[in-house]
Amino acid sequence: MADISISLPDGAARSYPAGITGAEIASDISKSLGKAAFACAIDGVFSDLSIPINKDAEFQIYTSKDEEQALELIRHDAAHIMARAVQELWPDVQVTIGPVIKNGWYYDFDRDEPFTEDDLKTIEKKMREIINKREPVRTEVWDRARAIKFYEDNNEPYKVELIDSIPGDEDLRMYWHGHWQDLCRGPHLAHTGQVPGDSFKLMSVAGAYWRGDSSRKMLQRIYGVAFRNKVDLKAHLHMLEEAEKRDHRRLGREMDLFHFQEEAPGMVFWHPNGWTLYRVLQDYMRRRQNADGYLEINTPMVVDRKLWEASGHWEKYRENMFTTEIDDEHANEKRTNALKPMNCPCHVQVYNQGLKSYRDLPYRLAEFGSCHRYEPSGSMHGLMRVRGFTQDDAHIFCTEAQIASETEKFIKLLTRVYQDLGFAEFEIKFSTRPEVRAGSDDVWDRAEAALEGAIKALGHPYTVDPGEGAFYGPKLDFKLTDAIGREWQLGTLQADFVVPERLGATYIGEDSHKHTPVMLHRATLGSFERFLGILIENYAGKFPLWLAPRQVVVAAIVSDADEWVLEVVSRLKARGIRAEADVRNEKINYKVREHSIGKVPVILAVGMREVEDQSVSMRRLGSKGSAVHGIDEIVELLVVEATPPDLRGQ
RNA sequence: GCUGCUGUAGCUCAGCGGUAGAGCACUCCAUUGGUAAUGGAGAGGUCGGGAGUUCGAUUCUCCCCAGCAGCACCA
Repeated sequence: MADISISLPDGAARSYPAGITGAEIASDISKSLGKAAFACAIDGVFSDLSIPINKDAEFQIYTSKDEEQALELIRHDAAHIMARAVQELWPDVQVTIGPVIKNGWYYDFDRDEPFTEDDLKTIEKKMREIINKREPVRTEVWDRARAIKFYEDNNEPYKVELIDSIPGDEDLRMYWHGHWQDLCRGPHLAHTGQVPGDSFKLMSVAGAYWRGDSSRKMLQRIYGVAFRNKVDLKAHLHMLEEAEKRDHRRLGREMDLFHFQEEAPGMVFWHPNGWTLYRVLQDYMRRRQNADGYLEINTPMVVDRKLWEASGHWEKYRENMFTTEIDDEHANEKRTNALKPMNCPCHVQVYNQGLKSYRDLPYRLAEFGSCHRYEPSGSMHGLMRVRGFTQDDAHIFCTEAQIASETEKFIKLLTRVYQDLGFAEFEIKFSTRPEVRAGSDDVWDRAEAALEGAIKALGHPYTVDPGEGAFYGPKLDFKLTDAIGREWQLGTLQADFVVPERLGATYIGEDSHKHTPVMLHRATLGSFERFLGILIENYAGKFPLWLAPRQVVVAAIVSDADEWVLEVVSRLKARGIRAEADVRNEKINYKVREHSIGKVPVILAVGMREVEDQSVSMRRLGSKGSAVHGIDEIVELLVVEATPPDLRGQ
């Protein structure tokens, strides 16, 4: 057989007979590399070590030191090993798909009996047995008919369906982990023992629809995490524990911010502390928006269905709306109302009062609008997804030519706001025209260009989501990630060519004729509820002073200091600081601990020494030490620090 | 909405076919203590709601409600 030339990453080239495998090359380079090799890249294509190489190629070997590739392989093989373990334990279970995901993998099974927590332990044990066997992984390309027959004979209908959906020109590849076989794109490890037996864990089991389709059967999905070593696994589990500690639902209880109860699912009961936080944020937003030329309004929460019919919501959004009927006693005014799920139709009503001139545009109407949406029961999640919420909503009525500048202006506002609130980084997603849409391609071209141009002008990175725009116009979404790694959409900007027309919004142009304005729906925080959830998690409850609902606790060390404590509190309050006195009959240790847990940023301890020289001893949340300051000095210092960022002379 | 799990004191949780228990929190008493829990005593529960099985149900069964994880949904 002819020799081929294999070039290695260090520039060296070696000559081998054609048909040599990656494994053989690795062993040839060194015995230890042969053992350590996980997989390889042939001309940059991630491949199995067992695949023969028939022509000159660039060649690279991956071992567990190559983090990205190693994790991909370990998790992928772990998925197969888990599927094998499950089928060895319960031969009737049907296998479906099992991809690698962040931190691990999942595999979906069809089994009548639910998997239990104990089953997960049993499966883990079986997986370790398979790993310890160090059985070789091998692969073959099969033709379609053979693969289909194989799976039909083995009663694996899901696999047959998968094969049917793979494009006809693609090779079908089979992998064996020992005797167990699965259809897979690969590549895989060289043998099962390369998955570290002490570095994976099965985390949970949950339902998942076959092919993500809610009209199809629900399968059982087992999630696992896997790493290159035990230390990384431990670190990951530790990280999950830490994330749980900053879960806003937990902090909400610990800091006494809000609660939920059965009688009003998905509706927040804000407590004094939580509502203080909410108001501080709202006041801040109001100032920012006023400064940016928005006009604040307020519109009805309960509105006749006629308006929703006109806006199109009744047809398209009915099942997500809370409706009310007038009772029999008032039958002569019987009508159906809906709690508003959005503010836009009401805002158009305000716009429509009186004639608007092109000189009035852009016309920016803002409302802290209280909305209700009947969200599916399973989708609710603390403050992040609720049924009753308040948006920092606004609608900008403008000409098509003004879209770009208004978009840019909005992104600047949003960036400023996010920065002030501690989010240096956020994601922008740009959604373009969907298949089914209103308006001409011409208008879409211009609108998309305006939105995309604005992001580009500001130099913020973004991703494009083709076809995900609303039927009435393209949109930008602004996203942040919560403590447990879930992504949430907060801000949004959507161009709308449809609703203004449907609801009869017009302006008189320079040509003295009527025109329909474009409407930009936009929200910065999205909903206060969701944003506060994210904010709580982002700060882990340790808010900067201006946001903290309880800013200062002045605590007496001995009761003879009570009078001075009360005096200090009233001086702070006089300057707008949210201060409280703690003159309970408790030791200072006890008070410090309690207020630290309550995440109060500043504790001022006061004993007889402080009474003598009219001072306080300040302790910051999270610090061990304390420092004594004169009363006037401390008041000035705290007043400055407690000033919201937009009111600071910068 | 779907699959699975959970629901016991304000919170975290134990328990069990014979009508309940711990720690913390709470109240009272003593203690005046210098930066993450002073000691003692006391009070507190229709065991998520309803129905059934049973002599007897917080415990077993069914239905409903809510929460949790994931899926689907998020115009």
